[in-house]
Amino acid sequence: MGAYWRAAPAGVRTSGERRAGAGFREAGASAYTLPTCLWGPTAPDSRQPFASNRKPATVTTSLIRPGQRVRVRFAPSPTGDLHVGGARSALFTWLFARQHEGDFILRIEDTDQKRYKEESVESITSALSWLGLDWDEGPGRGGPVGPYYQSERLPLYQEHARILVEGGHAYECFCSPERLESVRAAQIANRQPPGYDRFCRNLSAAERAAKRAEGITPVVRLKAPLEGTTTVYDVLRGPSSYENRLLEDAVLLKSDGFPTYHLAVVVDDHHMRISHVMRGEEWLPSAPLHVLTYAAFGWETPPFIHMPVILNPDGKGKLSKRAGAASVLLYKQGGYLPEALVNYLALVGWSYDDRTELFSLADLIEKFSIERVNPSPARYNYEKLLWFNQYYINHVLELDDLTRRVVPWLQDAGLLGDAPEGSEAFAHARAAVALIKDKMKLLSEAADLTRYFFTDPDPYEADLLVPKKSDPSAVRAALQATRALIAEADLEAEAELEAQLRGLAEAHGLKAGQLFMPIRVALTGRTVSPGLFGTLRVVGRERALERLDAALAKLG
RNA sequence: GCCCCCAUCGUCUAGAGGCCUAGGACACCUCCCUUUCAAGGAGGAGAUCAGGGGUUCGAAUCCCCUUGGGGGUACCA
Repeated sequence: MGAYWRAAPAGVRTSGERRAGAGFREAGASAYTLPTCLWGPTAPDSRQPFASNRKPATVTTSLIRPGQRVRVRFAPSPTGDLHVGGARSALFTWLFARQHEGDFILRIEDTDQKRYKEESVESITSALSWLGLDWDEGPGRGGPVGPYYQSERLPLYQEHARILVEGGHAYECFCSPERLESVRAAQIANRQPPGYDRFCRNLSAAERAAKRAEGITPVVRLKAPLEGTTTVYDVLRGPSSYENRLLEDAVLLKSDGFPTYHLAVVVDDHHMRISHVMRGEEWLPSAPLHVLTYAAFGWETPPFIHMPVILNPDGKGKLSKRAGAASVLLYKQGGYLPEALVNYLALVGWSYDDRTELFSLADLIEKFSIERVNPSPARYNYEKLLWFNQYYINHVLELDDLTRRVVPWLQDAGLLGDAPEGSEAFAHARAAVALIKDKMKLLSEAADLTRYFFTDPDPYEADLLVPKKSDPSAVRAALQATRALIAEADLEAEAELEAQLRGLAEAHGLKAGQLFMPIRVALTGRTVSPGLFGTLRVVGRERALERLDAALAKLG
């Protein structure tokens, strides 16, 4: 069922199905007439192409052709850590693959030697793994259509650039970066749209030979048609047309022999048999170039799914590190749970219905629908992410699971040594975690929240022991009686202990709170802690007595 | 500048012409619970559906314009 969960009953609302894809046929009446790529239904009703640019409400069977294997890829460039926006794109792409039992491919787009960063691939793959997004083909896994690093596929691109040149769909350009720069500067000065002036588009064979003789290595540029329009079909937005005369003769192959994104993405998506091109919205404007390139090769253009960008919390610009944590690994380091990040990310730009908000990865595989993705950009909201994290910690994770995740943080803080599951140390940590988990929003807070269960309380001022409207001597007497009680009491019997302490408070002319607070301070060194009796039980008799003695000493 | 995309509470969203007196969540406020802090429970405030024109008996929903926001405009991806 998966994607069809929202499908209308048979025979109902067939026009809804028609929305996706219709209108594609009449597109692109140029020399580069689009290839007939019709996963869209070939309904004759072309008067109603995409009546709306909103997502089709009925999941169309046409998104995936009968018998078609879904193969999608996440293709980051190794220029830094995995970004939150990239992570969401990866998530949506992965979900699409998984729910259709297709292939999720990881491809490294390392065609920019200048920006390449050695550690990036490791950083990105570990972030994906942390999120639970596994890949079927790619780094560390190999696969039938590799290599999965574009830098290892150079001959492929060069060969394809040659094919384009020979077919008259591309040409060699010998312009120097300096000339390009001055052309651009002049255009801007004259308030003209900046862009390549096609200086080399019609060079003769002799002219090209002369340039080569000068030792200039050309780039290869796409020979974009000068007239007509090119229509891009985006699953979330429907078709949009671009006037060819406004398109650029984009560079496809750089002078260093590396392809640009425009060439590499088309060549690889085709050779890797990618069924749906899923990527960030920032690629939408260059999609017509890609459509043209597919056409030039005579290849079928797959459907595009451009996922909306995530904006900074203030709505100004794409989410950036300047506005806070944009790198996924920072969340791991910050004490976030991958489940919470995934859940939050799934909900920015997508929703299941008007109330469900908790989704595991498994739920998402079942319920996600790419066509319900909202094409409008959404702002990032740290508070809501934090809320999810807190909620998963306090209400979703099993105690053992939570403890397992907290243990490393306690160890890093030097509070805990080896604590394998089943050990006494683990059990103690679990008891502490059980008490404080409702206060913990981040795993990174665990050590501070629990430290007095493992080590001596922080130093505190004696007057913290004396609540308002009570006096030191009364507190002192009560604490002494408390000490005697605790020395004998069964700390496991919390209710009974509480009753006894309440009685004790009354006997000393104190309200319960006026006794409980000094005890709390004595045990923890703080005025904020979990419930007193749970705290007492986990601190243990021996330590409790020591700490009460210390408090009594402070009171003189 | 030019091209493209987008537009429902502060934010993320539900909404596919009458089920809308516009629903949910985060954040915010009040109250309850209570040994502190949380967590939890019950309420509240918050959106003339960006504005203006159409279409229609009827529009948040379809069309157009305006405005606003975002993206792109490299031998970067």
